[in-house]
Amino acid sequence: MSLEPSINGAIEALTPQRRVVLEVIRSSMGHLTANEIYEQARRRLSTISYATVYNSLRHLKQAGLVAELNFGNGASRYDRETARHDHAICSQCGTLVDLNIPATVDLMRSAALQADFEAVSIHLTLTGVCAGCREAPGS
Amino acid sequence: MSLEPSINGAIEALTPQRRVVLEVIRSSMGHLTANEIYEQARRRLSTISYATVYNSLRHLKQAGLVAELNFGNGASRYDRETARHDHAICSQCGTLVDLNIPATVDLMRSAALQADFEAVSIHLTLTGVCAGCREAPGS
DNA sequence: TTCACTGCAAAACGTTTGCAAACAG
DNA sequence: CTGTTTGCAAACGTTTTGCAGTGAA
Repeated sequence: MSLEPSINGAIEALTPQRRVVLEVIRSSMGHLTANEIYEQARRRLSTISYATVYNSLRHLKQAGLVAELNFGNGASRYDRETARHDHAICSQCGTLVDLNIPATVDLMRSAALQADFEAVSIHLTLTGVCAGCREAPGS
Repeated sequence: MSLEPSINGAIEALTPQRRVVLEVIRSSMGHLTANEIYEQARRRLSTISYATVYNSLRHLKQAGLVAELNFGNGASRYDRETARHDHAICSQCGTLVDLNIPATVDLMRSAALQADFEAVSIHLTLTGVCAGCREAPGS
């Protein structure tokens, strides 16, 4: 009763290393960097190498099982949520929060028209100060 | 008395190297990478070094004279336009086009509310296929 | 036997830094 | 004299690659 046989098929076909990488990403609540994924993956599969983590991430990304986020300020982060969504970044602590802003998709049309682009996707990034940093300015 | 004494003062106070870097960015119609800026700056000031270009870019950015763009897919690009605006990127040829979408600012409020962020800025990135690549699919 | 995958080390890439020398105030 | 900036080379963090070895079909 699988709605997405290709993806489920892909999951079944995963090597142990790729499965571990995927599980690390899925079991994390945040958005991990490759290095953090490597550290956590090693706890489950101590022989896994850094290169294999990167190869796995590339493979999982191509398979549509994870998404890569990069805001240009350091290492890429990997997201278990592959559906389109936006992000808010705290400029003080770096926290990355998912946003769901349906209006963004509407903007895609007018933006594409203005730039004479065939629109494929759109992404909105909010920067600001998160609730935690507002309450604890010292930290 | 100028309206922006700090910025005008900053321009006057620029060293020859920083002035050249700024001129390269201002005289380019596109969004140059640090490497491209270095190549062009060398034509005007043959002794300038890579490190100085980077130092200058950092300084000019802090002074608000240029803006840095980084979409996570390679080197940063530097923009003479420092006012808030959005961008469209062609996924085929990499062309970067400026967008002006006033509605983006309105989205900032609802986005900030949703994420419980104190909004500082917002940026919208459209990806798609530009007119040139649509007409010349082979290139 | 074939072919994809792993693990290691080394390279590649963009960027920053340590430091001595040159310069400006 | 003091502080800033330069230019060089070397280092840095992130990511990719070359290659020999492993393992499944």
